[in-house]
Amino acid sequence: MSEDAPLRIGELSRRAGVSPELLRAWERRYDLLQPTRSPGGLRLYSLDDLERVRLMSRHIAEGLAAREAAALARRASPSAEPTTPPGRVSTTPFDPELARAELVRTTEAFDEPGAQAVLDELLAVATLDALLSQVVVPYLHELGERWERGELSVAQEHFASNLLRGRLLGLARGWGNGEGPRAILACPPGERHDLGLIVFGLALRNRGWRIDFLGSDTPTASLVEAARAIQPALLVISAAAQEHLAPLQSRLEELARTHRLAIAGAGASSLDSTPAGVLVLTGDPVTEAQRVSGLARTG
Amino acid sequence: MSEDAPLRIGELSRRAGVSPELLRAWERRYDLLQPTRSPGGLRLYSLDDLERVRLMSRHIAEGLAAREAAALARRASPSAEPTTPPGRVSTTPFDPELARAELVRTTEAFDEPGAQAVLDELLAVATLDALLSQVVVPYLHELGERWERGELSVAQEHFASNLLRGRLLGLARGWGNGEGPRAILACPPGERHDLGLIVFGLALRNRGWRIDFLGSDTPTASLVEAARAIQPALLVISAAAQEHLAPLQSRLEELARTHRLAIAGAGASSLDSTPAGVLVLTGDPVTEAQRVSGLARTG
DNA sequence: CGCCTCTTGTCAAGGTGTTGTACAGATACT
DNA sequence: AGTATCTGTACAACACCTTGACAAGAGGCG
Repeated sequence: MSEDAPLRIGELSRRAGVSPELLRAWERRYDLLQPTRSPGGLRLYSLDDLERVRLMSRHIAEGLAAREAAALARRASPSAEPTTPPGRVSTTPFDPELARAELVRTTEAFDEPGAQAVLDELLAVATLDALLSQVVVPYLHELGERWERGELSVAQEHFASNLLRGRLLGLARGWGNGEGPRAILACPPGERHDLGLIVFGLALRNRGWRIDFLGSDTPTASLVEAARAIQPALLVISAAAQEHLAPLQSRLEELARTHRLAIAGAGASSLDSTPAGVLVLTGDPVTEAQRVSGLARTG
Repeated sequence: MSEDAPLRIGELSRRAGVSPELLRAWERRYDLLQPTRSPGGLRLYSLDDLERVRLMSRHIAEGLAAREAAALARRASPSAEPTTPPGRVSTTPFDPELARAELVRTTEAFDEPGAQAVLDELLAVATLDALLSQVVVPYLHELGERWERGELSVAQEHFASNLLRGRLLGLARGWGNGEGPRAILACPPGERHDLGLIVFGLALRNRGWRIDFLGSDTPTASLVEAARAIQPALLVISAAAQEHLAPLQSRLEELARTHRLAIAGAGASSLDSTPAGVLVLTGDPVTEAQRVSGLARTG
């Protein structure tokens, strides 16, 4: 996932939410980026550069000073490190499978500090998309599988969910902010698995959207009301279990007449019939966020 | 494991709840910290330094003289610590009623950035205890009242809950860490109001406890299992509705024979009969955390 | 008790470091 | 032509630095 379409500074600025002046300042002061140049001298950025800028922004939002944030963000992508002292030890490479295994191990043992440490390290080193799609989503799958095989108690599942929910909602801070299209996210009545929906929200946020999160167990009437108040570009309803969505078919078709509507989650893919006019998101949250974002741009 | 994220003095101050002046004084007088310096001469602290400052604060809160506290804190490097902010960090006046009103206004309007900004300001100005007891708890009450009067839609309530839950769980990061007595926190089956329980957990954590949070809708069997695995000093079960607790009476009495057990929340205070040997926490979460913490110390 | 000293948290003044933003004049791209 | 971007410089707001001082409380001592 490296060089596809080189971005000029304006496009990078829009996608990352950082002004062009500031991007140049970060390059000059901290060597955060080393864009190639067009024949005429314009900066050309890669998608990796975009991720690095986002990582830097995140570190700043967490309270680090710009210089320190840049040092961390620079370290993240091994591709172009300006001054790499050869004897350095630290710099853990990003190993998603190891991270996931560590996460499973610590949460099973009710080891909150351990799990948080794993997440800390991941956040320092990985981009948000990578973290979500390569660690969090597989982790949730593994959790679900072990749960079905009876290898996990309710207590362990609760502990892990609450821990992860806390971290993800922490990353979600400010996701209602900005200028992009708005999306309302909710689970249908009775459905309480909202982690996948949060991941989807984060991925969508990362593509410039604004998120209004209603979360689990939202009555359809309330959803309609919120949609009227907010007038979102997209409504997403997510369910892990098919039986939470099935009773809503007619209401969903009705909703789809006035709003762009999507249903998501395992419950959406196992539905017998898809309500007319409703987008069905069956893939993993990050991929689907990518797709939805593209659709909205062209549509 | 020791993630290196160099903090400047302001950030260290915010995270530790100790003013920058005092941090410099402690360095000068007791050599508590030996921060590296940036090229420009700014102090750069590590996360270990943060732990050391917290440890020092804790020793002072326990009555030690600053010099003794420093000597102890200097010696110990790993583990440690609750957060006991001894003073304010800023000079902006703290107006809890205004803050609560702002919070109500912004969350009702689905204004996520606005609400987050209010919380940001509060966190910069108030101690955790003050924030919880003077803003969050009254806010939750107001939410409940408006809800009963039908002035709030489910969507608004969900939106507000999710936003607040995210922030509180963010503050909860690392609450399983350290050396203090452990408490398991859970809601009984069917009960999904966990915000009060999170507040209680934060207040207890602020008094040196370690928290294991299972959250809403936890089957009693799982609770028992977790209690066996963790061997906590206290088990807390919280419910907003009395009918979620009532069916458990006999199981609770049984649990109380092997563990110190407390029930909390509005549902606990409206129970017809209190199970034998069970502590009943009917006051606000912060006050009750104070009480429980004292009990455990003397008992 | 009054007086003194030590401790400890806080504050102020005057200077430096850091960082986001702005502008001007020139050049590149479409 | 018109927009986007380039380089270089400047600047204002804020965070931080050092030095020095001060006030409230604890405790010793005549």
